[in-house]
Amino acid sequence: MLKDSILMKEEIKNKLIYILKSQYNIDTLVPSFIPKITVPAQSHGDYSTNIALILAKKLNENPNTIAENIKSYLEGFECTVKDGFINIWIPKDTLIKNLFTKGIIEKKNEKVIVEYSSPNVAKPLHIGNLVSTIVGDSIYRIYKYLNYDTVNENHLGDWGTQFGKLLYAVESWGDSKKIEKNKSEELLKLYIRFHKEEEDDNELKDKGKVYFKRLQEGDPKLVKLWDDYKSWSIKELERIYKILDIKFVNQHGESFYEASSKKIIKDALKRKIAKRDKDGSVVIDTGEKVPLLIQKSDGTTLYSTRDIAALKYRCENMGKDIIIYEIGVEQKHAIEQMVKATTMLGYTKEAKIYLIFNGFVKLQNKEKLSTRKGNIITVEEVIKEVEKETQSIMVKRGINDKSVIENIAVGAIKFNILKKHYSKDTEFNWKTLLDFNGNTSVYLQYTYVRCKSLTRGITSKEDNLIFNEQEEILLLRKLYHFNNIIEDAKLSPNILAEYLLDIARLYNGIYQKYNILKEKEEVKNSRLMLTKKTMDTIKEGLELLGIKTVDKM
RNA sequence: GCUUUCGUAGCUUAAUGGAUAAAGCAACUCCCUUCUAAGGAGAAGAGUGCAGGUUCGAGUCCUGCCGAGAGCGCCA
Repeated sequence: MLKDSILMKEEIKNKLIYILKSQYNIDTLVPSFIPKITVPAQSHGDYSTNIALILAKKLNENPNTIAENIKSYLEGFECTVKDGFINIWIPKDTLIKNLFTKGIIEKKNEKVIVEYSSPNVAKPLHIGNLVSTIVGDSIYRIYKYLNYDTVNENHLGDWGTQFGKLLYAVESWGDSKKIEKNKSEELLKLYIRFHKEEEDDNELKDKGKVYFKRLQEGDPKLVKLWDDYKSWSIKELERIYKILDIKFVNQHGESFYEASSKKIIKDALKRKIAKRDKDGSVVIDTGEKVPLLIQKSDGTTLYSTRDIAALKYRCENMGKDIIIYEIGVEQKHAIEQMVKATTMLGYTKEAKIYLIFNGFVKLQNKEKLSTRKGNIITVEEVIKEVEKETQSIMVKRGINDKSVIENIAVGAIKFNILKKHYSKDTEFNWKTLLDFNGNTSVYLQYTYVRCKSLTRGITSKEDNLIFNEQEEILLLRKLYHFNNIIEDAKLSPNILAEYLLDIARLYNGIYQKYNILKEKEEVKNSRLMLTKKTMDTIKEGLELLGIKTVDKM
């Protein structure tokens, strides 16, 4: 069986550890002496380690001498030494074998939850929700590919004072017929009106809280309205998620944690981790300047309480090992404090918690998006607009296939987000979004289509493959590292996006330079195998980004 | 004010403390009677906000300054 690039990396690492121990008597448990294996830039081999440079100081010896010595013990590997680095080259026949075999990724024992998207219900999904939704989904797909036991979770905002506000607005100003007719528009209007009017009306501010308290206490009329809006809203969300090709295994709303939140407050008070203020509010002192509020003075819970309950539920009831949150950076402080409090309460057990904070989406006039102020662009609007542009281009090319157009449009939206690091702020810009040239998903899909039409109806053989051109070797090397890249892209899908662009650029260079179908039989067959692998790699990589390929465009 | 994140070609971004800082867009010159030109080739374009420091080695780590964004109990 072919060792895939992850296994190979492990093997090199283990071998180096053995050499360090046996030849240099180095304690490889010391972090700085754990050999670091990197995939270097082209022309420096397939794997590289700087361990000789690190040892040079400790041993007071020339790094090249050390490197040469380590190299002599690295049996079975093709190595070169340069500038103190040990560069390891994967033999060409392994690279070639990689064209038609697939390394198996070992099954991991850890259970993983990825929480992302988590929009508020009764409001449309808008571009502010998009980064978390798309990046989170890619992380989820990547963990699954790496063979972790993975589920995703949509922590719906279906509870809290915001609902008190909405229900008050519906009762006082709403026209039930109008609402029935067009829920999304009317509810949004009411929500915006409430926020506008509460700015200079303190009494109104309290109304939201009062209504939430009534909802929390089970006022049947309010509960019914809330229930209606919620189930309608979930249907709406699912319609959009379907277009985006996103499916959630778990979709617990915040309301799901209401009962356990109450218990947590009691538990925290009893164990003196939390204390009650004079006004009736309950706080946990996490050692920061401002303690974490977990109960309001009117006795109701907050998002923080329900977040603690959710984390507890995941750690205890679901027995999870790795819990990933993909959320907006504006919640950074709140979530970190919440995790701290949950840990203080002893609910997190051994779970590793990774917090991924994505940047803001701003409008071009630098204004921050805000549902409350009503300046939002909905995801549906964006999809429609990009589809329109896609279609106008496709018509010129004589194609009018709805699913092709949808895949290209959705892909363009996703890739635009995924190609850069999630922490970057984004200025929402139609021009960039509608530009389908260069570093885009369209470029990747186009490359895929080229490969597809080249290999259509042609059977290529797995033997007598010859690759002598430099470009071919570069591409072979790049293709070999697919699994390695996925491993690196676990919490940072932009690494995968970047990699796929590299693959496509290398391939297109070859495609343009050589006329593959007109080559002699062996060369032609070899290049077709390379084409096939490129095609499969792009397809698989795009899938991990949540983007579909198309067969023609 | 306190806390925090970020300043890389004209623009959008990449770069695990490591090897000549890498792409795309825009502008320039070429390449479709040739496997899909949403493509390719070429030339041009930054020494990474500024000043120090640590290191064999700094865009990356530390300190200060300048600039921008964000967060700072009863919203989520």
